[in-house]
Amino acid sequence: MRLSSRGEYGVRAMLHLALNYNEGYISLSRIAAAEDISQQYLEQIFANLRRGGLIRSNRGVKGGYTLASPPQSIYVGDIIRVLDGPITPVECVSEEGDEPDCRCGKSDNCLARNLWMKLRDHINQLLDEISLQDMLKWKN
Amino acid sequence: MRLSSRGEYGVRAMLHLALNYNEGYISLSRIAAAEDISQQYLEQIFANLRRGGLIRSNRGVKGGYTLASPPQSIYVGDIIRVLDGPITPVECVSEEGDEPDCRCGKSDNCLARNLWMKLRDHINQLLDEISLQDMLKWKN
DNA sequence: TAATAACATACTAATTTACTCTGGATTTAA
DNA sequence: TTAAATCCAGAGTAAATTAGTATGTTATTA
Repeated sequence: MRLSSRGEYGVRAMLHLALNYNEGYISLSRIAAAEDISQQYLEQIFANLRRGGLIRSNRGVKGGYTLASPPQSIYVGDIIRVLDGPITPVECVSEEGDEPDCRCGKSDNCLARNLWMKLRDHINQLLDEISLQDMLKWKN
Repeated sequence: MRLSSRGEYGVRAMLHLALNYNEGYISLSRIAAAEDISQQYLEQIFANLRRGGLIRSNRGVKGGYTLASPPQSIYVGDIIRVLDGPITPVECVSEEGDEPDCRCGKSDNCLARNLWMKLRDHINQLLDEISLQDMLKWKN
């Protein structure tokens, strides 16, 4: 049940953008240095975040990245799903739709499947109710 | 945020033991066949479950495995922790104790860390309140 | 003593992860 | 107009993890 480093780094970087939301565009090199993350790796992560519509970019000198919407309307769940795909404990309950491809065969009446769905929903619910703004408020 | 196949298989196998709790010792070959899991792989999983005190075994003909305690007192969290170790989204908040070894450096006042702890606790709370007995009741 | 079944451990192939490497495109400012 | 800064794109890769196999031993029962 571990998060990928992409997800972890992505949340940290987005938090950095939220923290500096009023400063406009922030260069990736600054973020990478501040968060101690490989710059090239972070570039890949930001490419995904941008394609996912969570951040905006400007090229060239004075360019950089900024949040696509204010911190109060970006949720952790959005970030992780963009970077890692659906948040689910097992492939079998990955989609909200009901056409499972379980390795257990018995797609109907699979007791374990009920558990995985509960767990999936439980995790997503939490991550979808915590915004970047909420996290900023945790600051001491 | 995926569960390992060990965790998935382990829960399914334990559920199988719960379903047949009154029959006494069940052979691993029976479980492997019923659940369509590699028998040798399942042996490794059962070794861990046994060392973790969740199941009991008998050797020889008529031998097999049975739950170490009744289905109502074995929780999914126990099973997964025995098989996969601490349930945590990032290594940094793996222990309940407060000596973090974060890759982010700033172990104090790390906003992301607060999130990971919340997520860790949220997941563990759910998995620690669902027993095998609870899952049996989901049967239709 | 033969069959059955748990127990133990080493090995391995495939996949995934977490990056690095290389080069190009765009913008700003001197 | 040129140099520097910056984003952008995609291929490659080493290490770790995962999901198993393979082989053999020990214990129990009929």
